[in-house]
Amino acid sequence: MRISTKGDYATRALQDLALHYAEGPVPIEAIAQRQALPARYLEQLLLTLKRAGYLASKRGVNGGYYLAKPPREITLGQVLRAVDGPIVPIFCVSEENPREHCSQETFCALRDVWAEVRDAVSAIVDHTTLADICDRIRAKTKERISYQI
Amino acid sequence: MRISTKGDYATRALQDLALHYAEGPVPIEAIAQRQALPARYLEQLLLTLKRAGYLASKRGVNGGYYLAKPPREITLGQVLRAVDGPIVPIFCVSEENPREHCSQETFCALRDVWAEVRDAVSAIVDHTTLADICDRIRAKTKERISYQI
DNA sequence: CAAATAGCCGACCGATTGACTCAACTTTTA
DNA sequence: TAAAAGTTGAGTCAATCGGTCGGCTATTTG
Repeated sequence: MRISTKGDYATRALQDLALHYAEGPVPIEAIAQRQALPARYLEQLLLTLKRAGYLASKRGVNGGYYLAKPPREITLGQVLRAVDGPIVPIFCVSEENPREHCSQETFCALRDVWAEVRDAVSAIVDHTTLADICDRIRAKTKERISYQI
Repeated sequence: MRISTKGDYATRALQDLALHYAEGPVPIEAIAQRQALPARYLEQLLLTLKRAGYLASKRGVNGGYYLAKPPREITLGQVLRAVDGPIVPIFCVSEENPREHCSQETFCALRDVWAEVRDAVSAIVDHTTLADICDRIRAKTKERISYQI
């Protein structure tokens, strides 16, 4: 049960873009620097996310990437699925076709457990938006500052 | 977020052994046949599970593997961890050391989400025992039979 | 218009790792 | 003593992952 680096990098990049929402386009290089990610690789991920409709971009000088929708309307689940495909712990419990069968089904109760796992994970990532992430970060930094006083 | 084939095979093998609990040792080949798993590969997994203390074995004619504890005392979580290591969606939220830090922590709220995911998955697999699995299968087959009447 | 900036595109690539096999050995029982 | 079955350690093989590169196109600014 691992989040791929794709999912990791993509969510981190979007977290970054959400924090800089409405500040105009942010170049890949800037995101890569702040989040310590390989720029050329990130390029691919952002392109995928653009094609999926979560990002928009502007070319040329002062260009870069920016969120195509407000942070409140983008969930982590959407991002993860865009770069990694459906959230499926095992082949016999696909998201699209939950009634798909596997040959062993009659004498297998594991399938139900994997389905529970899939639903639990989906529930979390599908209800967490980029705005939630921003809120949490702001709360954290505020807390940190008040401690320092 | 995938269950590896190791986890898949191991849990299926133990589901099988639980269904045949207290019937004496079951040879690898029998498990492999019933569950349609590669025998030589399964061999390795069962050995790991034995070393982890969940299985016992008997050599020679009429030998085989059997559960080292009653099905009620073995959880899916234990089996998964035995063959695949700790359930950790991403490096920065290890199970052993939940307070481990990552460099980006201050401006990252994703870590908390991945921790939620880890806990949700763990909760499911840690409270499901082999006995639960058996119960569910028995319920299913009973249901199936009553439908057929 | 030219030059610089920055996204777009597709190919490529090496290393890990995941899934699986094999040969040879030991133990046990019939 | 032969056959059955677990034990051990090594080896194979392909695919995927994580990442790079070259060169293109669009946009802006001087």
